[in-house]
Amino acid sequence: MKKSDDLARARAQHQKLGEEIAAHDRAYYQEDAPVVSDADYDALRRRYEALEKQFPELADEESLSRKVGAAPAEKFAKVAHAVPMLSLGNIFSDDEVEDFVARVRRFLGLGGEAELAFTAEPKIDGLSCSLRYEKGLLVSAATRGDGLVGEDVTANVGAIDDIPEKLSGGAPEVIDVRGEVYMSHADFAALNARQAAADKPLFANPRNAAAGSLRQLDPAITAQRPLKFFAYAWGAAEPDMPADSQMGMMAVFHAFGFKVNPMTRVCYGARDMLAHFHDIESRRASLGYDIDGVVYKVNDLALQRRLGFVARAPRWAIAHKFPAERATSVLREIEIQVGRTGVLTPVARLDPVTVGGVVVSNATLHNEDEIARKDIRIGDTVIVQRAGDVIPQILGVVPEKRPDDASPYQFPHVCPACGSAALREIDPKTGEPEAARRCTGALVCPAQAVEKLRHFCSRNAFDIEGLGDKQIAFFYEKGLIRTPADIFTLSERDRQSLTKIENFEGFGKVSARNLFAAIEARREVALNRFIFALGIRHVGETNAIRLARSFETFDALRETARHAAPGSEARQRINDIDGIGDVVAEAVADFFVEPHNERALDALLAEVRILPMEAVKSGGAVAGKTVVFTGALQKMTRDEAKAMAERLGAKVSSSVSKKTDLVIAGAEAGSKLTKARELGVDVIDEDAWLALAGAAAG
DNA sequence: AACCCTCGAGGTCA
DNA sequence: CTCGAGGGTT
Repeated sequence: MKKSDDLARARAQHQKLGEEIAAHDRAYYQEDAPVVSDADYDALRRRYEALEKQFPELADEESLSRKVGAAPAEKFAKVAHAVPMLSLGNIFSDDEVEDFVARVRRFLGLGGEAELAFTAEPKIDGLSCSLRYEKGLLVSAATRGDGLVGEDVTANVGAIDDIPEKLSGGAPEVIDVRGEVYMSHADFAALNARQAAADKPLFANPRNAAAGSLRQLDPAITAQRPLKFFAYAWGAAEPDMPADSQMGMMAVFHAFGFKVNPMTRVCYGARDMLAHFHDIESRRASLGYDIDGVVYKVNDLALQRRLGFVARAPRWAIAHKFPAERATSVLREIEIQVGRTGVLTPVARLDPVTVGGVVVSNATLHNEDEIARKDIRIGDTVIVQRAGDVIPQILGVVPEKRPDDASPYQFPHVCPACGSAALREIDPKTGEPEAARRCTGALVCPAQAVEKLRHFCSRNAFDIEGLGDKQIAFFYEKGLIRTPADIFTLSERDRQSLTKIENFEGFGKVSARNLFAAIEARREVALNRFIFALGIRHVGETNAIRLARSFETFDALRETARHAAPGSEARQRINDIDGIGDVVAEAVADFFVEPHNERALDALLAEVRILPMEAVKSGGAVAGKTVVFTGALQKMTRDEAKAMAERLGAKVSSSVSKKTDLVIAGAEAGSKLTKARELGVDVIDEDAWLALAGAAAG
């Protein structure tokens, strides 16, 4: 009752604010005659957005922010995958195929005699996509995204002939069919011819054309792009899939009405797999579409389940990649870039050369030793390939083409950006110098400062739209933004200044206002993002979450860290966090002790508000839980049980404590079971665990 | 050995 | 966004 009253009131207010904002927008954009100050306008917008945050249903109802000015509507809706879409491990040589087979056999405890079947199929070079069917009808389609959450492209796949709207023949109630969206060579050539005729830019290769076509906001454009699809995998299926082998699944997909790749075969052992690999490789050029290797999968689905996953890749499948295409080019220059942490990274500037379908003109050289190891000199002719068909890489030089006057490259010992000494720290454990040479001018180096700011604004940190690389460099150079806190005072200073940002070249009233709005929208930030944004060495996203979870508030972290001298109790407190060791703890302590950082932090904290940590993305009922296995397990080995739990996002511990969420007790469980009961921790048996894990895994 | 961090290139859509 | 290398930590 009360709640619906609140909502009604909020809705009325929401609408009123929306109209008011729209009126101001009209006055501003169309009539160029604002009737309120920027600050008042921003305040209106903030109230509007706060309402939507409090009552999310308001944001879903039409009218609203999408139309008015800055609120950056997300391009595609997000879809969480019921079962994560994982990637595959890669191998590049024949030997590694044997290693893979041996690894699988060992994990399954198979003796030398037992037969083990794999499937081998071409690895299509397109983009993977998950299609959800309910009662046989296509209900949604999503790109892979980060594997957990993808983009909703349902409207766009409708036009792909290979993707049926309706499954034929006995489909399960619910099923995610997964496969590859790709574009054939012929269609790619025709599309580029049309692009050229229309004076539009050409696509670099079929993969990019397919990706660009699928990710169109306007499905009508996608419909004009001839995309194709091969099915090869599945996510959730309810009830279970009507097959017990990978090859059987391919037949099922075919019966559903999908195309499956005709070169898929069952192979027995490494030799058989390699023969098929080389067969596919020899036919690569005549297939009519791009492939970049062969995927091997354990054929038996029950064995797949037992093998489970390591990190984000299944243990039962692997991609055997073709050797990357190579080319030669001339290295004209070695440029030294200075990163956020002061690392000097050499980058090769090359005469542009086409490799694997794109034009390459830059390649990283990684570090000083790498250059010396390969004896790369300016003026050398070098061999370039794209690692994994993506990253340009210099394999080595062609010595006979070296100019007579080429001398070994002298890696600079001073920072090119600020002139400070650039040193290689000595690893205290090995006594060896680090690979990286670092600029020592942390507080004076403009390159480091710009990179730090960039990191601060980046997507997983403060996520400030409109402050991209170029803008940051620009504002830094103008002296308008030198520290993170400056970002949040920019609007106010601009108002009082005579030289307005809106008058700068490349800016206008609209872009200046959008920028200020984007900054305002980020005055509140989750604790983990805040910690990550600080750019402390060794503290990336994961360690930021660990710190946030452990300390819960920024004050608590800061108080501990600033007293965390080596050997102190405070240092130990940080060190005790799971996943954080001496080096990370030291880096954290060092950061907070540094007076310059203290001042920068105080200034920043005066501008922003830190919210509790964000919810972590999860993948099921046991995600994020700490579980303990005890006793003798009957249906799986300890390794398998552990792998299964971990792939579901659980943390497996060896001893029971207050922090344990769940104990899985096998036969003859002893002291751990007793302890679990004492502490009141939930205890289940092996079958219950399998049911739970099965439900979570789909 | 598995994971994390940092850095890098190139392309595409808003 | 995608991909990967290299080096480091746990």
